[in-house]
Amino acid sequence: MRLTRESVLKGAFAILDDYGLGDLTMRRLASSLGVQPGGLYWHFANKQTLLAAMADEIVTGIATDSLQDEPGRWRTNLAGITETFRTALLRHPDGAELVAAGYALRPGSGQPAQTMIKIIERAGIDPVDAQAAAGALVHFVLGHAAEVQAHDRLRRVGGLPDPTAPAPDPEQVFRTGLAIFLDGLQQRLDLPQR
Amino acid sequence: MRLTRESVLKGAFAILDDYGLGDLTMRRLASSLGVQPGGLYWHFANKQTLLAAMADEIVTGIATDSLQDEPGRWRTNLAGITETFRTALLRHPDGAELVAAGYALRPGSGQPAQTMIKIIERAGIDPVDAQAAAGALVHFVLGHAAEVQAHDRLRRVGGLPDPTAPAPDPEQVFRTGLAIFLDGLQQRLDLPQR
DNA sequence: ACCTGAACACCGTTCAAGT
DNA sequence: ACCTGAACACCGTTCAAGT
Repeated sequence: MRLTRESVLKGAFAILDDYGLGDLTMRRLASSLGVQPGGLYWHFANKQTLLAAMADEIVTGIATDSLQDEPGRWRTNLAGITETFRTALLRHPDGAELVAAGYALRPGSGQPAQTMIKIIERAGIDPVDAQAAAGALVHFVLGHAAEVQAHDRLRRVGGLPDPTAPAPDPEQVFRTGLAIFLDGLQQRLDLPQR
Repeated sequence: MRLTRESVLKGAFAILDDYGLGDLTMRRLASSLGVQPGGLYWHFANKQTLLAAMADEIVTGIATDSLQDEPGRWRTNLAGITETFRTALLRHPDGAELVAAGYALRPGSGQPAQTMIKIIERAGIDPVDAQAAAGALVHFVLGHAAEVQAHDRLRRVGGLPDPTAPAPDPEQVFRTGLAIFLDGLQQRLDLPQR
């Protein structure tokens, strides 16, 4: 069968889902597609480009899907994309690590961050602070999701120190962190603008 | 010269500081120490263990140094370790990535997180929320520092899209994110406890 | 245009054998 | 106890040559 950019991406996600990011090598991907390693480089310049395309696919569509832009309801809207962002990251194993690697290159880019900035600006925060706030939120979500998935990976390999240890509910932990941050943001809006 | 655990660590930091985490390989470390690659494995079980030891060294001493535990001044204390944590990460190239890799394994561990939890608890937040809050703060700092250092690395290699682009001051961005988070935490304390 | 074959320059890790 | 020599099983990437 002939290779396409899409079939390569599909094969890459199959390996990611079944074995994780650590097993996603160009050679392994090639052999799973019945092709020589060099063949992949016709469709993707290098591994980094392939991973970036995967990260894009994970994150694409989040913004428009979850943003019901009702003015005056910034908190609901912001909590919405943040939750959707988290869910998208958790959909594939090591999704957070994958997306984070791309975000390191072009920081504030990516649909989620851009949409967050818009919401925060429209709520009444000045652009500079809005960008900083969105960045902080993105870091929180990525870090949180990466931690959850690292835990998943350890359990998968059976390398957990104590599998019966009382682990706190990640969903609960996430909501608490998010609530604290939104409270801080809300306070800036309630205060008289200088 | 005879190898010791300390001399291996020292050599590893030398490569990290001069060339970055990407160039820190066991083989390169060995040759810089005038030794065969296999020789390193007498002192460290594997590369992961070596990196964990480096992460520990970066983070160790933060807590006690910066925590002047003045009760009733939780905000100052918390801002203090957070800033110190950030500075420690930025001291070595890719320090954030290095420490984050270790944190993924044992989430809430590490001196900074533990000290943050203590401060937040003493301020009057219940233990479950305190742990979530500290986790969120750690994720924020790690993500922020990783972003700054990824930018540094790109500039070093000369791979920045536009070196004259107006980059926002990282210190300013950091302080804004931190302030928002601390405001949110403060509000939980001001509110009547349920 | 798209892929093969084959190589180049690397990795981390193991382990018998030496000192 | 501590390290060498040498191997094993991998990597990402390139590129002439084939079809």
